[in-house]
Amino acid sequence: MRGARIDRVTLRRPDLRTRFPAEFAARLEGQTAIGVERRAKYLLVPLSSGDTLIMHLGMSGSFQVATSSSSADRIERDRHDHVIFDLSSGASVVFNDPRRFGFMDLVATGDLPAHPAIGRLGPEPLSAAFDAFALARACAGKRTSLKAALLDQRVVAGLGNIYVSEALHVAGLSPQRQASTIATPNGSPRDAAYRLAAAIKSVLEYAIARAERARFRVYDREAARCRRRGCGGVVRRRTQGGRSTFYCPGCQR
DNA sequence: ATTGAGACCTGTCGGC
DNA sequence: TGCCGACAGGTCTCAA
Repeated sequence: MRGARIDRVTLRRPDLRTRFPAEFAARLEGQTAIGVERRAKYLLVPLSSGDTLIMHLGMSGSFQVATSSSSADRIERDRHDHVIFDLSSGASVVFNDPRRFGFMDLVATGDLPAHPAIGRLGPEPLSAAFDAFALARACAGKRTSLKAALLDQRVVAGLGNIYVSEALHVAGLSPQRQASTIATPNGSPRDAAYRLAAAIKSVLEYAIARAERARFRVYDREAARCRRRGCGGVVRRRTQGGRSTFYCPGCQR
């Protein structure tokens, strides 16, 4: 999409998780995509018009790029192909999302910081702004669990259910542990905060480096052997906040 | 203000 | 084979 003009936008239904904004297709058509960026789990496409297209994959969303320019109109459409962008390059970008938990929005680029979803996000986990100090400050005073705190996008932006479990395992911290215990009363980091911040970074870097499906340490490994050297524990699954958490009771405290 | 529960929607899988 | 409940990688809203 980067550098291409959006020639045509086809909406095959009126909504995803939310309705498309008014004049969505018309405001996109004729605009050039200046870039393709990411903030947390949101995809951002700044446009020549001064607007930014915001997209989220939800649970089941995906994009497919079709490059056959001649027969683009005759491509067989899956019933969950909801949005089609036809580009000046001849390519088509197709958004497919069976569960429709994804969404798209369009706002003036200058208004992004005020966007209800984007504006409240915490630091990017791989940025220098995210470290043990930032993590401890965000967790200080929190009565909730570490699992819930890490899923809170205001604490750190972009961790989901899988990598919260993975990071807590690397750090050797129990998902049920109270979030505030990684900080001192005045909000400075304890040892656990240093380990957890480092674990979050390393887990994400590893997952990105292995673009193919990562080999998880605990996620979806209930009843399997803990992969930590010398641990010998067994991975357990429990429900926290309606979501599955995987952890090793042997090495996570 | 924080926190936990429920809602949104469809598909897949295992058990009966 | 068919039916039913449980579960799935996210986020929002609501009530306590």
